Amino acid sequence: MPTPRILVRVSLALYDTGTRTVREFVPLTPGEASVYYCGATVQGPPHIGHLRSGLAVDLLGRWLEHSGLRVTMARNVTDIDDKIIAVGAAEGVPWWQVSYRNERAFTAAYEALGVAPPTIEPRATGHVPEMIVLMRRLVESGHAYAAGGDVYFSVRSWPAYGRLSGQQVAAMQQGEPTGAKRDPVDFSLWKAAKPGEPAWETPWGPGRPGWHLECSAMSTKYLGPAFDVHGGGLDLVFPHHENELAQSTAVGDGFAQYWFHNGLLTLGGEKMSKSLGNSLLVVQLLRRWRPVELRYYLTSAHYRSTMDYSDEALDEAASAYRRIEGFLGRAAELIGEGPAGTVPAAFTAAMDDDLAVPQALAVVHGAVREGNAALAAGDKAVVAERYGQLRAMLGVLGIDPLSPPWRDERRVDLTPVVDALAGVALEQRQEARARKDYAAADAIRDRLAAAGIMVEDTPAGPRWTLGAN
RNA sequence: GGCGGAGUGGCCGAGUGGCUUAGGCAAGGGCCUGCAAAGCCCUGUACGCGGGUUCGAUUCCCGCCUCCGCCUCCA
Repeated sequence: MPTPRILVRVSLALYDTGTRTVREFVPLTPGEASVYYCGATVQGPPHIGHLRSGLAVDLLGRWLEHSGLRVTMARNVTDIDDKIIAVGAAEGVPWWQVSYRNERAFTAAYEALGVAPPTIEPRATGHVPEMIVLMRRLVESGHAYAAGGDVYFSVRSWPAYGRLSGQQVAAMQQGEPTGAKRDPVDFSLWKAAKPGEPAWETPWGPGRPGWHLECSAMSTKYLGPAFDVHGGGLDLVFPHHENELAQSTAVGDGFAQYWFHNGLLTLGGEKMSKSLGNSLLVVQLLRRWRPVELRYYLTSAHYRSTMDYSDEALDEAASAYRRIEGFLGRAAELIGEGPAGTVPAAFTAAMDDDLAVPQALAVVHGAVREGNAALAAGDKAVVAERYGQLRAMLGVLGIDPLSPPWRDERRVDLTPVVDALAGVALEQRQEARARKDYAAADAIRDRLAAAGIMVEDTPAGPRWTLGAN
């Protein structure tokens, strides 16, 4: 008896760079989704642009899962390239120390911002055999050639080249013809090792993988010859993704059905990148803002928009997020910490429309406003309803303050301890207020505030919260 | 030069041929409070410039200006 399959209707419309249109997402296998995302080339620690990109794919994965699909996500690590070798040489350490150190930094940053771990995170250096197979198929089919220890893809042998990026082969002959390349537009699949450089053996001689080849080899190894979504930053469309597409389709693989590209993060109007020297590292910002605030900020703009970073904008985002948290905290005090409910239809409609987070957040803030009004009116039923909806929506967006990893941000929960201590002071303050000794009452409040305990008076009596930052 | 994207109110940031033209932050006024804080209510009338199409354009078309990304490694 075959297992009955539960058919899931996905109503997501997704922008596809391949067709430059928003189109209905129809997975190759009903009920499942396969996503490959170009992760880090671990030549340095992650800056917030890297994380914005990681968060965009994380959001896609979360929404697909919320829609009922079983998602397989592969995110690669490029752990060998020219710069990695150069950094190692400059520091006098082996290249692999540089790779692994930065890989750990990326992992820590992803984890800090609540990016769900991928199903598989393959490293380039672990997949040389697969690359050799792919190169052999390309050489045998006449789309690649070995020359001087390098292996090149013959761009002119593949008429569809340029389809993804809109580049025309005739218009891009600008590079210097280097080395053994037959045509300046050809790109390398494999690079011959120079003396002293790391090398893996191949039928064409010792060397190391080219960047484009590894992604073709790894994506199809884990997701199959054809898979649903291939993601990455907009700066990867050409040449990286164009080259991947050429390599894989030239050997007959169906490859990616949708190309998902996130907009870049800029600083002062210029793209954030290590080579421009304007990188803001994740660890730097986390000294000043909580991880969930940074996540909220980086997610709040639409994933395809260019986003210009500023401290002020991050501050504003943090304020907005605290407003959401404030309601959830007050609501939980009134009705208890109930479970998440279901997301409102307007939220679903927004997310289904190419992951329109800005509109989705408008729904979130609407629920907060209504929830606050219900709180003021003492309408428990509405409070509970909005509370449940909010936790569901925030859960999808990965920013529910009452769910892991955020609720565990304070390693040890000292809430009961602080509550007891603050309670003593607050009793004295209430007594002072009762005898209208406001100077004494305010002095107690000020001292608590100085210790980071913010006191507010409510109809139900005083309550305290820990001050921000 | 080729390909692609963007210019929205004090700021961030969506979106649309007219309908109450998001949402947040900040600001002002009000309610609440002993005072605050938080919250709620109200206020702002914006779409780079010049034409055109239209009854009507921020939204469509043309031109221009400015900015950004890719074409070399880059999320």
